[in-house]
Amino acid sequence: MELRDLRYLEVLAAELHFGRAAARLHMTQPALSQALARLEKEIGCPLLQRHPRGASLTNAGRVLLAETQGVLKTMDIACELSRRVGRGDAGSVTIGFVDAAVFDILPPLLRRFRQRFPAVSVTSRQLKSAELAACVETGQLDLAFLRREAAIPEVEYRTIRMERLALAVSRNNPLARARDVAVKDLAEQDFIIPALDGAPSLHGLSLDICLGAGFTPRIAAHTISIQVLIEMVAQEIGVAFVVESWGAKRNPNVVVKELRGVEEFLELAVGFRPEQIPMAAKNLLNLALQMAPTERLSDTA
Amino acid sequence: MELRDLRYLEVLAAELHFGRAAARLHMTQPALSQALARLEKEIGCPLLQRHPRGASLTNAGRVLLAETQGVLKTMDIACELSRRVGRGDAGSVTIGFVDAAVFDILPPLLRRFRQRFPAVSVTSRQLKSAELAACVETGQLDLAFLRREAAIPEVEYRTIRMERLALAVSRNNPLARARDVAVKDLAEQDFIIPALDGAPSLHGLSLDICLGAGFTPRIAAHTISIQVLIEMVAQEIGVAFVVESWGAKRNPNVVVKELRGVEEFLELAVGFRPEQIPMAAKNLLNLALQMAPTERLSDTA
DNA sequence: TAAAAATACTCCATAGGTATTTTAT
DNA sequence: ATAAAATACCTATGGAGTATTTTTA
Repeated sequence: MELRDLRYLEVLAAELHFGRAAARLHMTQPALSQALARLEKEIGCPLLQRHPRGASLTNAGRVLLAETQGVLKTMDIACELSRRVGRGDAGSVTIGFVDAAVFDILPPLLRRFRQRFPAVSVTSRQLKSAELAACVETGQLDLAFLRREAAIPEVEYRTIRMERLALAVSRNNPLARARDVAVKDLAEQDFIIPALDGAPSLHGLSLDICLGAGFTPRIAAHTISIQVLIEMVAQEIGVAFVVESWGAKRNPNVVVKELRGVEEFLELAVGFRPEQIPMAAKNLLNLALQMAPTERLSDTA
Repeated sequence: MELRDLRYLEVLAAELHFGRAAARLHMTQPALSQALARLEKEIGCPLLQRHPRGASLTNAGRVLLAETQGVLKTMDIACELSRRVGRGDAGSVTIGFVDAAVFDILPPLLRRFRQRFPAVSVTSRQLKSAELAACVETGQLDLAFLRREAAIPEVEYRTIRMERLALAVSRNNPLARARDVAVKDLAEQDFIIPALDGAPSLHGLSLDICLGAGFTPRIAAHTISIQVLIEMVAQEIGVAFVVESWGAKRNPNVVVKELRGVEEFLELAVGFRPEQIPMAAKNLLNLALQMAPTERLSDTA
């Protein structure tokens, strides 16, 4: 039995008249008579009683209709929902991000995405870049906002922004009162540096800046998370290089100072599998690129 | 979208391989590829990701399957149930009967019917013959066990049994001690006679028997229901003609005596609309006729 | 006689088959 | 080179159309 037969039967049950039902179904009366005869042959008993004027449901017809109540609507809704998921207008996206993205790109991006695609739910996780890349590769994440580190052939990257580095110091540190800071003035400072296995990009860049200024930084501590790093700065354990955008989300005891003459940048990128990316994720990706702003991802990717 | 497409998609989702899925569907791989392509065109987006080895569901495909979960099973069950209703193996029958049938034909009939057709529910009402015939005519009742009185052209009757009349007397009445009773000995008795508008058959027959024996019965009371009539006999208000089968269901204060030489019978019939009768009702009818026993109703009626 | 459904027949759209090509590993 | 799916092309089933008949009130 096919849904077509059920549609015919529903209209017939409503009209109780082959001619009118056929008209409502945009077909001819003989075609409908034949279709119902086919269905009755398949079921093995009459579904309608034919009277000289009109028809009435048999018990078998009544039961068939009652038991399939809602099937046609379910199918319509399912098709429409599937269609919307295909367009990226419904469904869900799973994304991941590095800690530095939490207070920068992510909040406005998710706010705008929610406005444009209110029926799409976004699940997000915070991880390290290496883990993010692995999750994108395995399909656990649709998108990841991360540092471009180890290259994975399956995963494609787009630059979201190039983040200038700044210096985080305690408000009690004399440097906090300076207008800006030159790297060479930091030779005598203690540094808090991200762990190599936690944030290799910032780790390497921090060292590079110091070495480029002609000194080897005295490392007071390594940390895994930027939240811990900031807290250590607040506790006056040392100073630390952070991305400029951290200035906005200030810890009351931490001051972020501009670094004069520093040309190193930390890249924030978005990673995804171009062959696998669902439409909803693609929509989020395009929104991110549009806000970046860089190039948009084509619809055929 | 038709159920066929959904069947294809379900098997494809299970196999994640066009060739194997096609084999399970008893069709060729190209036919299945085309069928899915048709469906994807209708939905407007891919439902499966094709990989060099096998395939995987897209979000749209996953959603479509999830939302239509159970539809195929619902349809199968509905068809099968409708089929069974058509055969009379499921569904319901609504019957009616006169009071005299309650303690006679009905209990064994319903017991046997329940044994043979356990999935059919029987709804029954007790009414007067005239009301029963009207309900059968309007379709409110599928069958009625009644006295054949006013003929309704739409309603067909079959005789269930010819019931011999007997005499119900109080156990204190001298007649209660006789072996049997001749009608002519009843001239001096008070009679309880069913009301003309309640049970016209028994009313008329009761009078006929007395008149045939040469006397006009002294009528102590008219009653509507046989239960009330029996109670009146128990209270020694008078004697009454009842159907013989009442002897079995005895009131401790009432004795049912055989009537010598009485050739009048009260017919119990079953009425139905031959053009409208559902299969389940036909099965009940045939069981009743078989137990009667009289002729069986043909399957084509 | 008229209204409604069934029947007879014709046609064509399309689902599915066979053979082959394309694609990616 | 191989496995898998897509593509090209063909065929035939059967769903729907037109014309007509049957039925019954």
